[in-house]
Amino acid sequence: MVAMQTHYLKIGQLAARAGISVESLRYYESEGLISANCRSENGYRLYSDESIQKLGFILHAKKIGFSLKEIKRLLGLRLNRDQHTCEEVKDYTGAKIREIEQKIADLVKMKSALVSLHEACCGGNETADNCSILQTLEAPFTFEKIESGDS
Amino acid sequence: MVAMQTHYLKIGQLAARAGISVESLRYYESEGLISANCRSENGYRLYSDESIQKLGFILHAKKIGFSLKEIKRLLGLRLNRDQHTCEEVKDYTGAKIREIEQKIADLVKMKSALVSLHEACCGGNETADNCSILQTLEAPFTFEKIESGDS
DNA sequence: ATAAACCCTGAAGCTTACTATAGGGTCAAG
DNA sequence: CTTGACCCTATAGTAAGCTTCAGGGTTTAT
Ligand SMILES: [Zn+2]
Ligand SMILES: [Zn+2]
Ligand SMILES: [Zn+2]
Ligand SMILES: [Zn+2]
Repeated sequence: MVAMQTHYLKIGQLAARAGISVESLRYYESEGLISANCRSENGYRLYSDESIQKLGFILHAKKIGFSLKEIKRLLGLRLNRDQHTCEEVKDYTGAKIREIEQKIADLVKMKSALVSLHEACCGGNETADNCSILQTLEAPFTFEKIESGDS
Repeated sequence: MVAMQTHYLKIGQLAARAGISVESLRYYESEGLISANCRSENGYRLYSDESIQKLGFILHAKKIGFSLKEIKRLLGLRLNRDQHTCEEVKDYTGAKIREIEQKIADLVKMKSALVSLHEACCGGNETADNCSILQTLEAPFTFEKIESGDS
């Protein structure tokens, strides 16, 4: 009924086509993300179009920031679409978006602190004896803990 | 000549003051970042003001995104200020800034891809059979490698 | 027939920054 | 005199996502 499988790919071919390593593919398999549809007589993994599509899904999701663990869950949703709701799926992307926003916010904070430091330094050929970068880093650090309690 | 050391801190005291764990401190030592000025008779690490300041430098640098390895290099610059130039130090922060900018750019790209996905989904109570998120992830992935060369 | 280029498994190693565990010494209070 | 809170060393484990290695089969070209 379904279009017949024209031909299978061996692991090296699939890896080359996907631009990842053979070892990564085997690793994904070991993590339960994707396995070959069948094996050849000599035990070689053989991948069908279905597997290729699944790998596409995985790499797609990876590209937008999902971890392999999360992708495994996504693959579960994908496989049993009828047992899950759009809401569930959307919640998943929503959570990920917030996570990424948090990471961005942290990095932006770091960057601005770094830029202040950077811009204060003359960057000249003189020795760093009075370098403002080193001085600022050295300045009393506000240990964010209680200051009291000397014995 | 120099102001005398009023008293030393034991590792637990320094850790509490800095808001990090004793184990982290010992780890930093094992990585060659900071070591106690001396040891008490029973082998306890004793930290002077100098060490406290150095730890401040470390935590400061950590906060703005330097790795321990990089901090080790920074400590080297700090220690031998007279053998290095402002330029060198400034190059270091410059490189770090570019690194962070790259990370931010990557995350922003991820986020916008995710947001497109997210916004296209209705998020309703129906089953995910036609969920646009899953469909888009499943769509033919452009493997960024040569497409030719069929046997 | 033999070397190159594939494929297999299972286990170990890498990176970063710690945390935990095992086994044991030290010190002050009750 | 023992309990608890410290301190010590050395080693192993954690997370994530691979990579490398050891040891061994298969296929294809020369
Ligand atoms: Zn300068
Ligand atoms: Zn400077
Ligand atoms: Zn929907
Ligand atoms: Zn949906």
